[in-house]
Amino acid sequence: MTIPTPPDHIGWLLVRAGQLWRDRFVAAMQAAGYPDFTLSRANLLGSVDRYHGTRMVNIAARLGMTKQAVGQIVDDLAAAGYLAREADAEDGRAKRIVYTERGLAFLRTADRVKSEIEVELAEKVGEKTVGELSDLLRDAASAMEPPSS
Amino acid sequence: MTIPTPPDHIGWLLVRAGQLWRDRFVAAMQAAGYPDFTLSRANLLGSVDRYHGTRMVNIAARLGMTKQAVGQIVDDLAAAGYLAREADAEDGRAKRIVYTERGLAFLRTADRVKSEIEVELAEKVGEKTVGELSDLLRDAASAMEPPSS
DNA sequence: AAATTTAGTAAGGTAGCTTGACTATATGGC
DNA sequence: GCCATATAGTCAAGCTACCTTACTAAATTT
Repeated sequence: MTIPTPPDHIGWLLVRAGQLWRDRFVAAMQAAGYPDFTLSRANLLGSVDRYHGTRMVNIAARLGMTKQAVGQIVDDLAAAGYLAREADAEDGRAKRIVYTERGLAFLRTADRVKSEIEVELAEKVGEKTVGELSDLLRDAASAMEPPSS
Repeated sequence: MTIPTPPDHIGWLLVRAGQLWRDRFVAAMQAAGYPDFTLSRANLLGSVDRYHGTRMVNIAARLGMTKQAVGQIVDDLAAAGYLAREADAEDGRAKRIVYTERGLAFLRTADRVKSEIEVELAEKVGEKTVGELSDLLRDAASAMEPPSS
C-alpha cells in the first residue's frame, strides 16, 4: 500500500490548492441544480459581460483559447439556454454573446456558491488567514504572470 | 476592446496561481529538453516510487484516476523509455511500474527546474513571502481536503 | 473447490481543446 | 472608389486525457 508521500514545494501546493477549490466549486454547483456544470463552461460564462455581452474574439483572448474552441463551448451553452448570439450593430462580422435570463440565474447561483465556500473556508482557518492568503496569492500571481505582450 | 476585469475572490486566485505555476513548469521542462512533456505525464511520474516502483492500482488511487487511464499514460511513457513494467514477485496479477535510467534523469531535471522557478519567485516576492504563502496554502488545502474515506 | 475480490487489459466513447482552410465584413493606402 | 490586407466568425478534422463497459487471470475468502 506504500503510497509515496506527496511533495511539498510551493508549486505543488499552489496546484493542489487550486485543484481542491475547483473541485469543491464544481461539486457545489452540480449539487445546486446545474448537473451539467463544468469548469470550462463556467470560465467562459465568467468572461461574458453581464450587461453588454462580449464578442467571441475577446472571450478567446481573455481565456487564452482559440476562437474556435470558444465557438464550440458557446454552441453548447446556447443550446442549453444560457447564452444567445446577437448581431453586433457596430460591426457586421461580429456577434455579441449575451446572457439569457437562465444564464443570469446561473451567474447568481455561482456567486452565491462561491461565497458559501469562502465563508466555510474562513470559518475553518480564520478570516484573517483568508485575507493574508489572498494578498500573498495576488503578489505571487503577478510575479509569475507572463509578460503581457 | 473592453475585456472585463478578472474576478478577485480567493477561489479564483487559487486557481489562477496554480495555473500560472503549472504553465511555467511545463514551459521550462519543454525548454529543458523534454519537448513532449505534459502535466499528466509529470503527475504520473511523480506518483511512482523512485526506488521500488509502484503498482498501477496504487498510482490510480493516488491520482484519483481510473487504472485504465493510468495504463494508457504508462504505455506512452514506457514507449518513450521513461518507465518499464516488471512482474511483481509477491502477486502474480500485479506489475510494478519502475523507472528506467532515462526516467530517473527526467526526475532530476524536474527537481532542478522546480527549484529554479521557486528561487526566481523568491527573488521577486521575497523568501519570507514564499514561506508564509506555503504555510497558508497548507492550512487552506487541509481545510478543503475532502474527508479521506 | 467454488465464489468473490482484485490487478490489469481491451475497446470504444466523450470533453475540451487544437490546427488548417474557408467566408464575410471592415479598414487603410493609394 | 478600389484594392490589399486584416479581422470576426465558421466548418471540418484531429488530438489528448480522460471515462465507461466488458473482459481475463490470479489471489483470497468461505
